[in-house]
Amino acid sequence: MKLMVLDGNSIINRAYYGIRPLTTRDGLYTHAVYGFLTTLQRLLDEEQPEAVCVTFDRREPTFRHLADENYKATRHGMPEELAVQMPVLKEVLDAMNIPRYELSGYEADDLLGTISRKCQQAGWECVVVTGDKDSLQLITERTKVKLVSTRMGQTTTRDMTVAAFREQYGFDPIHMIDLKALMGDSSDNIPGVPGVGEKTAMALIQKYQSIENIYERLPDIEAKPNVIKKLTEGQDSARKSQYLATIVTDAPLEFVPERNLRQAFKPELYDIFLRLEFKKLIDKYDLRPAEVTMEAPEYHATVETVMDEKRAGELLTLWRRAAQVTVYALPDISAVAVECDTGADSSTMALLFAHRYEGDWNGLLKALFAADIAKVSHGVKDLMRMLLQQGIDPNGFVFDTALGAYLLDATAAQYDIDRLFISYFNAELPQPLHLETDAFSLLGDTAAAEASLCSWCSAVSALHEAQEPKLREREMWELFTTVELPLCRVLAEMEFAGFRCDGRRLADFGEMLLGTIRQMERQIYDAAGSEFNINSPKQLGKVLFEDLQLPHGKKTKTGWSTNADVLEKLRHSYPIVEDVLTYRQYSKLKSTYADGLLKVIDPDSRVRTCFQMTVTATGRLSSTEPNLQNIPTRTELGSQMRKMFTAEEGNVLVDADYSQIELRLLAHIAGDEAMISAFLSGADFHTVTAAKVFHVEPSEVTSEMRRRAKAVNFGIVYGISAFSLSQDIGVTVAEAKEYMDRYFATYPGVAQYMEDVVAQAKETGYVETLLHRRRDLPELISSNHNLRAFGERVALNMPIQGTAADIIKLAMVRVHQRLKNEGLQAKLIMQVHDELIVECPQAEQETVKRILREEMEGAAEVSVPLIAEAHSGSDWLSAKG
DNA sequence: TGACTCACG
DNA sequence: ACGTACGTGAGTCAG
Repeated sequence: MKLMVLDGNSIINRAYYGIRPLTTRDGLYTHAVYGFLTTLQRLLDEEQPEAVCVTFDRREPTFRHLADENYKATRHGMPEELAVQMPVLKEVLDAMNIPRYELSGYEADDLLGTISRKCQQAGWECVVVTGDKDSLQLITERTKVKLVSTRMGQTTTRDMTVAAFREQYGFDPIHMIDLKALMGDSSDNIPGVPGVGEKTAMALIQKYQSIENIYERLPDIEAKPNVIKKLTEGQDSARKSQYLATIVTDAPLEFVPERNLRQAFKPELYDIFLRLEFKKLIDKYDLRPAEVTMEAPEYHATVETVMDEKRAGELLTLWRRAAQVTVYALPDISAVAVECDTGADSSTMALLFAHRYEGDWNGLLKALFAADIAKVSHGVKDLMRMLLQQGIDPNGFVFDTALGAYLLDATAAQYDIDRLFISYFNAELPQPLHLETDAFSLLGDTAAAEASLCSWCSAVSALHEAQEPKLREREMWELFTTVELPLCRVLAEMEFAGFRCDGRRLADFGEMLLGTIRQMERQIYDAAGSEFNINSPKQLGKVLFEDLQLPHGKKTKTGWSTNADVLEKLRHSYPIVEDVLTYRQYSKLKSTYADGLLKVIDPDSRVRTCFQMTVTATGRLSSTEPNLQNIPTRTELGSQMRKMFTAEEGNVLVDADYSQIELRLLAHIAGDEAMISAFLSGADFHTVTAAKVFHVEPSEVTSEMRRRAKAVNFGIVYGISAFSLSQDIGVTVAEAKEYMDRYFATYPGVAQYMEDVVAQAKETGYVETLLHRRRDLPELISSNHNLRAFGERVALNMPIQGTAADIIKLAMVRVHQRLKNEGLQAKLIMQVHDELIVECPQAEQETVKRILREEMEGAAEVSVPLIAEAHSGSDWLSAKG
């Protein structure tokens, strides 16, 4: 067992001076606390101790100082800005359930010493963390000192073990006391031997180890005569200094190592971090407001393992009659727990194991996942996909606790059952032993694994009970039941279907790219006069901006910025930059797309992405392994990649996308009359905007005017600033500002909306979409200007992007249903935010086009028409139309 | 692991 | 005075 004890004063001091000041909106300094916590976290990660605690100094003089008539308080008092953070840190530690120790009359050192010895006596290992070298005397075989130092914002630690100490100092750690007794220490008011400094003292201790040894042989020791003279005269002072330099290891401190074992955080921690505006830490620790906390429902379940079809049949009947059951399945569905409420605070827990069931396992699953059993589960889409793979038609899901948690808080880092359980109920679930690969083998602890399986199933049911009322309260129930939940089936089928991808052509394309990459490499090395790694921004920056002295742009943290914005400005003047850009483009295509996709093509020539339903803060989907939502299209070369994505022989792809859905929704949400009529007129919206902003007739709008108007339109949706707009379209900031002013004059409703939505978000702490999808915005109360400005832009953007996400999700559910109702073979296979792709037999293509248009356009009734356009083709590029 | 870069809507 | 557009995921480098 290992305990880590931190010298609270020392660490917070270092954090205070090592980190740039930071305050909350109310002007409370917080950086020392923040720095302390990041250091603490790093140390915990590094050492992984079972127990942890912190010591603090009382500021009064200690008893040894009082005994010392020469004592003067030379230690300057701490600055006010640090002093105010001490009680805050203590409050934080209490909320983190980390014990802290202070004792009047004793310094932090003494407490460290006492704690480390008590650990040792209890047979524990001890790690002492401090920035103070005095503590090095505490080092033993079982006690290590981690010396912390902070330089230029970087905190580094050095592990001092007995061996490390000996190597550095040339004697044993305990003789630090003797060293200090000779050389003294003004900051600790230890006089030492007058006239003996660090060098002399070091040499003496290295040779003779201790004061005792030195004075025993005093006349004969090897030293200069005047050193011997000083030692003789200073003997009393040396003895007294030795006493002063010795850290107390038997302070009257009640200390039991076991009482410092690490524990879950208290729910108050969220409120404290919120007050301190430690949003990052809230995310990192996945903290939730204390108010959500409630008692985890007690559960009294009778547990049984279902072995045969007779018993399974009885249970299936019971489950069909129940309002709903909770299903918790292993990812491969080799084991399933089913909890069923039997009223009066009790339930039955049935465990189904593929390898132990004597009947027809697949038949059992088919019955369980039929529509006549209402099921609550966690991660329904993934479960459905797995069932589809096993030839089972998954139906009857009525709740998903992963989706519930996501709708209630879209910005959490993760939605694991165990973390949710902690944040909802402030209680820990047992280790997920049932997820260990060999938990159910003969070697595993079967009973414990089964117990954790039951607990996790029961936790899902508890989460459901907590979430459903909240969703209803927040008017999210409709979003949940008509969009998110039905979408699980749609996505599961899309993932299962996959997208055909031509590996042969992909490989050829990769070969072609490689040829150009090699050629660019040669040209770049020639021009640079040396070979280097072009993929390394650091090396590239050095070559371009130092060796070749090209005019440089911005700097990043680590060196010169070499991104496309910077290089683009230089491309026409410097052939090497042109080549670097070409190199970048080709190697991106090769590594991410050509090579990347080749690795994930299934044997049936299809790639199967995973759509993530609980990732984005706005409600969009995301796509991973592989990401099929960022296949190139913007450049001629890149768009070749889309030719590799094809329909099966005899089939076609139908691709439909919404036309400017976000701008249309902005018109609707802002209720801007001019913008609404622009969309109602059916004319090209960017052109209309350009005409209005530049005060010309639509027919006189040049392509440059349209381009700029388009940039402003997009910028508005993102919460534009004049600076960024000017960067984007290459005009001066003043001009950009002029455009924006005219834009707001043209569409005053938009300007009003921007004000209103931010004001309301500041009041309520969140923004929401038309279907009441919500995003919390703690950033809006930040004292940090940038963070607050960010929050404001998000407040503008999320309702628009999020409503678009709501609508296309609804459209997907409708399209899926319609294709099924009409008995078509057509399958939805992709979604790219405002675009849907269906694969179908050639004969169905016109029908499918119509269905896509109708269901997409009809997914929502808003004050402007929603327009979707559909095209078909044999591959993705040609189907884009 | 974080920073950088770049692909998409 | 300050930094500078919303939302994503993947590959690469370097400490």
